[in-house]
Amino acid sequence: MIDYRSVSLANQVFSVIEKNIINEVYAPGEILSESRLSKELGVSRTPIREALGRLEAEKLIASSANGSVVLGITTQDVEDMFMVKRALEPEAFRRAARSMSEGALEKLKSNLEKQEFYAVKKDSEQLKNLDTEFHDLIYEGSGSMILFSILSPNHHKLLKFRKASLEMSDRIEHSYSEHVAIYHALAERNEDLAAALITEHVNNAYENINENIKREEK
Amino acid sequence: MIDYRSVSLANQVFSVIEKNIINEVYAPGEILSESRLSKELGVSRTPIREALGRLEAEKLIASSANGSVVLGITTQDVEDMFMVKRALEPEAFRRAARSMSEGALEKLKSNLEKQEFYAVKKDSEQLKNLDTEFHDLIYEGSGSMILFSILSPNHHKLLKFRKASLEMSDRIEHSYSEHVAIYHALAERNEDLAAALITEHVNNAYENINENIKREEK
DNA sequence: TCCTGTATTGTTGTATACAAGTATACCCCT
DNA sequence: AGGGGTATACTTGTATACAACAATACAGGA
Repeated sequence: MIDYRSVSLANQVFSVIEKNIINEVYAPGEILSESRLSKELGVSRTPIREALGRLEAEKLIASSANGSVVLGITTQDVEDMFMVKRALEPEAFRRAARSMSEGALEKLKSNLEKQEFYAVKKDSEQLKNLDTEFHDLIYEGSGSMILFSILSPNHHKLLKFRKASLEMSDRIEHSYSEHVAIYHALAERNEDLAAALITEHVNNAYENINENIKREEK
Repeated sequence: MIDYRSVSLANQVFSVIEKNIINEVYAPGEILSESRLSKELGVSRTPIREALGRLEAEKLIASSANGSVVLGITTQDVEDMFMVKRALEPEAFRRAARSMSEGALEKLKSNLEKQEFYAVKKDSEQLKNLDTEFHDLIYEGSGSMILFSILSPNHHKLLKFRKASLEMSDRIEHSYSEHVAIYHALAERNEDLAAALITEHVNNAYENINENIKREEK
């Protein structure tokens, strides 16, 4: 096995299992045994265990004596994650406006160019990943480890819902233009505007996602 | 080695290293190698690695190719953690007031009795642990996995500062009486009162801790 | 003396071996 | 046929072995 330190098997395994839980490939209630995952993913139990440990810390699974039971993400969890976003993202964006480096702003800009490209093509798969990167850059740019460590996994776990939302409406264009407006507010170091825009962005995303969830539940 | 599943070596190792980082036994910037920790704690690298993985997720350390560098907790982090508390704890306590089980309320009550006992003895070490349990019970009682997974580690990481605060003033009595008031609000299902009281509790704790930090920095 | 190349030591990442416990299925006995 | 006990297979937790890579110290030559 080649030794790609930066993308260790444990990290890859974490991403795969996380994605499978979020997308309910592993359904809530299902029990994941280490040996099963080991066979399934073709790696030994060691990286599996490390990934499961982190997933447990994020409350996506719960370990017991005879396996890890999948907890998954409930609609209540989605509500709660948006509550967290509403409560903390304005402050994070304020700080990013104040202290984000020019380099990070450059990365944001380049990210936006890609967003524009894929928005035209309506490629929600790519847009979903770019959205994750966009937000992570800003969380990191806030300079607060605490905010980053809370908001980044929070945003991550909403991935499936964000993608579904982008697929089902004209949210692609709106989302993109909101991102552009946020970028300009950050670049101009206008923290009041940045806070106001992200609040609106979160509210819009919430409404959109909520509609999708209600539609699905019918 | 006896097989106490519920308190696995990995969990114990996590607690020890976490405590050592919080109390700056391992100073920020210091590099922790797995083999060193393995010798130091008398266990193999396997549980060490699992603990380090979780510590990295909590941003207490950062792993690189040649070891894990200790990040520690800065005074800015303390500010940020209180910001998170102010933003999210009122909502958590509201929900706890609404949905906490009678059993959990019983546990809170018994915890308070112990708090009273140790408050009289001014045993800040025990009080610190009881305070952790008290808050964890309420976070869990909120019924929100999301809030619990954010607020519990957040409160944990403030441990050192909470203890220092309890040692340096008459905060012991005030903290205890605030806890009692919160318990009664929860038991009476008065969510408005619970939210108001925790807000005040957080503000008081913040002022107290902040004074200590300023005093130390001189 | 300084620089360069090599060897040693230390690091992480991964796989595997082993111990201990548990649930389950199956067989035997009543 | 039904119930109980045993054996088996599967689970996690831990330790160790091995591979790949990195840094460093040291020795030798220019």
